[in-house]
Amino acid sequence: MNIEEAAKQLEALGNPTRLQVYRTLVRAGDGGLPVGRLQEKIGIAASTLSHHLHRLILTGLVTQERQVTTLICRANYPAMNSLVGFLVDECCVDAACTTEQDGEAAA
Amino acid sequence: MNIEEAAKQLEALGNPTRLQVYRTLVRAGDGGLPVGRLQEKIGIAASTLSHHLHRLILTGLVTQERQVTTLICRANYPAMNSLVGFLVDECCVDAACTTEQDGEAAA
DNA sequence: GGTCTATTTCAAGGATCATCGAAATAGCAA
DNA sequence: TTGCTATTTCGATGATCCTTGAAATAGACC
Repeated sequence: MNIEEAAKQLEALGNPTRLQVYRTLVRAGDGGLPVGRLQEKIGIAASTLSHHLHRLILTGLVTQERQVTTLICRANYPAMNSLVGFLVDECCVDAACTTEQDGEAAA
Repeated sequence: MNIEEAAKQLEALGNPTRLQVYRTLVRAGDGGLPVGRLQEKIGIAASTLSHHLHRLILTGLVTQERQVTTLICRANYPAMNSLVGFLVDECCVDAACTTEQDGEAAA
């Protein structure tokens, strides 16, 4: 994971619509979600969703698998794990396990 | 932490220059770094750095403290911790503690 | 082949961003 | 006051992004 790749992934997640797409997929779990279902849930134009999905896929944060007539989208957990690893690299690795507000551990 | 705030912070980190600024501050640790030193290390125009610094500060990822003649910048570890918490929320919380590939038991 | 559904690509608009040099500000020193 | 250092604000330019509807593609079914 280099800085360019990390920035690309962070930028991909830095758009509210894409972040919502990504979180929806995260919530969907291993089963994933078809593109059409995502569109219903989020309520944006299909072309807009396709565009954002493309960016998420390019950065490796989301994967797609073709089923009979639909494309199933899934969050790529290892990729995000790697990104989080890069973020906490060399600073507050131990604090990374405390997702609560106890901001004392790292400082 | 709502989705809008998280997206703002992710977008802030999603620019290679800003990510480099942020990581440099992370590496600097508690002592922080003056703006001028940051500029030397990164090699961009002072106005550009100021602009990026402003965005990082607005999102809460970086703090500034005035010393005699210089401004000391510091990475805000709790803020990033909170962002990471949001990212791993409801999906792979245990995996968040294993930034390596080995499936260590999540404490 | 023809049709239907699901999804992507195309083209375009308006908005935002990244970067820079020049000028302005703030604080200290002489 | 004048000068010096450190940093920010201003103004501008070129690039990129977000969003959409319309058109095109891919696959399944009759």
